[in-house]
Amino acid sequence: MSHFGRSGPPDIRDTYSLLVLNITFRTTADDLFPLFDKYGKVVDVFIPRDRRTGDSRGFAFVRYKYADEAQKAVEKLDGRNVDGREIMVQFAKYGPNAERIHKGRIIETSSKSKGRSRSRSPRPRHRDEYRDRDYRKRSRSRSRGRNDRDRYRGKERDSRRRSRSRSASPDHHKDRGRGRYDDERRSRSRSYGSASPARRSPSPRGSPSPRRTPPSREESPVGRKRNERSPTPKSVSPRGRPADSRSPSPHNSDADE
DNA sequence: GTTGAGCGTT
Repeated sequence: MSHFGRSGPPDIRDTYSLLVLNITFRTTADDLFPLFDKYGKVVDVFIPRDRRTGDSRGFAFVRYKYADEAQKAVEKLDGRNVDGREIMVQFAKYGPNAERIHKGRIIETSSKSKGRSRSRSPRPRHRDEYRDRDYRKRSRSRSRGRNDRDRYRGKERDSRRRSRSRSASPDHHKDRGRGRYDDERRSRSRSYGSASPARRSPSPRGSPSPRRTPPSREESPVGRKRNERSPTPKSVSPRGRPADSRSPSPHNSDADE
């Protein structure tokens, strides 16, 4: 995929990895290869892309055979306009296995010492723990949540879907053409559902009176909508068919809800 | 169709 060897990384024994940032989402490794190959021997070019959509994440990794060439490429290609975007070329800080990299070269730490007790994460990988402080950074970038967005979407969709399932007719609607995404979403929802059966009301120490709708704006519109659709079942009978024939039990509406 | 800080695959 996007690299020469179709089976993972070819050889990272003595290769120098360069991180190319700020590239366009349409730029592919094939486009960067000639550009970087001109300044040195490029061993492999890899562009991480989303496994679901398959779109580029906006950065690429270029592995050079020699450090001097890599350094030259960094100085030459750094700031170069590619596909209408100014790319940023710099030495990679971390390797695929979270190995430390010195000047782009991967230092095999796990080979010698398997123990990873040493802090090898100079940068917080999980923003959830740092969201209290990183929330400012998040504000300026909304595209950062490529993975968070999915989780958010799945959770919200899951909750909403379930909510509607109990309230109104969900599956009786029609297919919107979700396709396989629906399956994926459903699978994910199930997983979350298992871990958290029902986490709809996050009230750890709320009042004993479970007020589901503080703003009281949940069933109101629903009831009104239903009323609008059938304001007067008796009076409004398009087919001349009395409602009593169709709904022998007037209190059926309550039972439905 | 969108996006824009960052660190990677069999």
